[in-house]
Amino acid sequence: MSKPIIVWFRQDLRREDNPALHAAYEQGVHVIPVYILDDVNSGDYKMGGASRWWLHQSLNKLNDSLSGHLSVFAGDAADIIPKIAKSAGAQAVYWNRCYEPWRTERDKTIKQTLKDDGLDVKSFNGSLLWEPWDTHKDDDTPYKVFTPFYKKGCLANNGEPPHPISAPERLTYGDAPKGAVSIDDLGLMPSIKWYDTMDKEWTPGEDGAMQRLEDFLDQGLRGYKEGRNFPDKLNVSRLSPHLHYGEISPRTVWHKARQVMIAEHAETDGETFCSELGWREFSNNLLYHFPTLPEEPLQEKFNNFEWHKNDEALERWQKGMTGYPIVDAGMRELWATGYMHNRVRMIVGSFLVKDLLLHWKHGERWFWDTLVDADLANNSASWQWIAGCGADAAPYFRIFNPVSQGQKFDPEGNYVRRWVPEIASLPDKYLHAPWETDHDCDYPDPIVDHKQAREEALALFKAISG
DNA sequence: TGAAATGTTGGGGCG
DNA sequence: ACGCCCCAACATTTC
Repeated sequence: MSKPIIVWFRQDLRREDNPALHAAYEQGVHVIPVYILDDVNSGDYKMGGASRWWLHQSLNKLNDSLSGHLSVFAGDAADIIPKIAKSAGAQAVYWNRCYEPWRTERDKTIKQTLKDDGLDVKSFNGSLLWEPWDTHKDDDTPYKVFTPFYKKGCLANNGEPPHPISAPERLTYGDAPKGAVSIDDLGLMPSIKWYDTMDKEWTPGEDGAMQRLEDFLDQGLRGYKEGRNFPDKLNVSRLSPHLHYGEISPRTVWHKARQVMIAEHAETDGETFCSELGWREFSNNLLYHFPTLPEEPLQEKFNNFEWHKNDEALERWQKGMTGYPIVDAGMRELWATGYMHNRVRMIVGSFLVKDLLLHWKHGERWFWDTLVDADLANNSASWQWIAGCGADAAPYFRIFNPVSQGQKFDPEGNYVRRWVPEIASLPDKYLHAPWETDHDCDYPDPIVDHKQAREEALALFKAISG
């Protein structure tokens, strides 16, 4: 019998459109599916609490779909992979690429070690529509502005992304390598039971991801362009955690969305939705070409910016106790569900960096720990974007007004009333500015005066914008 | 993928 | 009828 192939699962926890798994299957040999929780190499970017909760569910689903043959390990992948490859007598190790700097560095080492050991190593594109090295300007430098990146760099130069490939029909499995642990042993589930709401809100895993996509295309694609801005509407896909863990591939999302778009003559909505996948590509591109993106402002002039230090204000922001209903609603949605509507992410982000003048890293850190869709590329690129120090960033003077944003995008107050119940009985008129009424609510006074905070921010940001 | 300040226009009330 | 004022509505500029 010929030697088995190890398929190393990472952020591609699915069978459909999984190039590494498919390639191993096509070799017609035994497959050994492996997952490694690597908290050794990930530095400051070890998965946060919410991400771990999600991963626990997702690994169980993947293990089920592999008939219980997923072998799980914890530790330094650079030690574990060569060791199990040897003990299993494997001929090859296949995986789908990840793009976080700590991973690319680690994987490079592993690839070399395996090759030195005489193994075949192949990596594939399972997570992006186009590879970061295939999109660059005519002068070979990476794009830093979204629109030309997407239109020219991606669509015009590379064309439509490839169609998804099917799941392997019948896999045969090699023996589990020694030293594997159970998924429970990874200790991914929180010790305090805080995840009741999350359980109700989400269905991690490949089936849940596909169902979510179909529900969205059915109920949310029509009207997406406008409706996606309203946090109480069903016009957002909520696919981000599924995409992050690779429970569904972006190629599948892209092509299914386009099918529906064409069938229903929803061109504008479909294109807008696909361009959101484009933003995901853009973030990954930035992270790949600028590996310090999570740490350092992309625009150097921000190195001199004097962010405030205020632990109490940070805590009030984190807990959703700023006294601005739309901000607090978002922060509480995040805490309860591991997710926040994108429009509201922009509002709370602007509030942290421009109203409170706190460093965007505080926002990045908090989101990293609390989001189920925490993704290094998206999270870093987006925080730099809202802070104004990133690529194609919001100009320094773009400061969201939390009252008018609330009135504009949550006019009926359904979203705020759901997450900030203590002011639910206020009339619509005062819901986004409760300090303007005498009604007695057990709700904090505004942490800052927005008008005043705005002027202070304008002065500070202007000073470095030279 | 803002918002506020400032400028312009035009209808209507009024003497 | 006419000029004047007010102000909403819209446009432009500024941060």
